[in-house]
Amino acid sequence: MPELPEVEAYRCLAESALHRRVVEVDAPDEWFLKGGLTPSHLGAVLVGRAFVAARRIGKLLLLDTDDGVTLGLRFGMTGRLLVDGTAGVDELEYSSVRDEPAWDRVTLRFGDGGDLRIRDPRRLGGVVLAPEENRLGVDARTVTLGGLATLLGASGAPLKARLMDQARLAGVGNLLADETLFRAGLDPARPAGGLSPAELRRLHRTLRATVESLIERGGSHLGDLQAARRPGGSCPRDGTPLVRRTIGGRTTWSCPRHQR
DNA sequence: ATTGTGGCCTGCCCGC
DNA sequence: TGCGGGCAGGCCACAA
Repeated sequence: MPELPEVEAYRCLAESALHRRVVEVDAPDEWFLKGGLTPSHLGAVLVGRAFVAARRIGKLLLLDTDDGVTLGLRFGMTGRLLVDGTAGVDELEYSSVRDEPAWDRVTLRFGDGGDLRIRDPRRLGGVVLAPEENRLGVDARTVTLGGLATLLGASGAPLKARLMDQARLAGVGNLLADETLFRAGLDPARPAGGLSPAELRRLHRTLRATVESLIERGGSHLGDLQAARRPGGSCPRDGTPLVRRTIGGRTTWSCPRHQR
């Protein structure tokens, strides 16, 4: 699903939509527009304008117009971004690669004949005007050791739940969390504030490396743990049968031997 | 404030 | 072969 690595790929793709005049807005699914936004308002804001920057905070894609307005794009679990018919990522775990126009929730057409589309079969994403960027925590790609220590704090919440708390650390979803903790050798259920200084450094180093690695591979579902995240799966590192639990409200797979 | 839970959305997969 | 139930998880509302 779109976590930080996918949305970063979408952001790169969105750069090819910069400096092109929007001539038409098609938003047939009003549910997909959030915060009271209507199709006519979206059209009034965007038609005649061009985007000048494509930014990303966590899983939120931000498109700034030459008018000073910012469009926020969320992709939920199954949303894809297409520019001129090219997708930002090849495939998406739990979604579909079918070419189904009915799944295009928002389409922006440019004066040169191309377009930018959000295709989301399950409608879990959304588009918002002027998103509250300060509601998101520090981006997981650039978080510092000190920043990580602060956001984990002295919390007794499960480590994994804290890492997925978008208001504290932006960009980490279920698959990225499982992969990072697998690589760091840390039990997802550990109290977030209970890490030793050495474990904290290891988590920070591993998080940063895992984010870069999955951006490079092209998706959060391309981690070392992914193939084993299923019933009967064994740890790729030591062969121990993986344990499946619900932590932070999400299905969690971990190795009971080397994740402590 | 913090933490946990349930519901929303719907394509897909499995078993009958 | 068709059908129904369960599953996936990002996000938000809500409760304790």
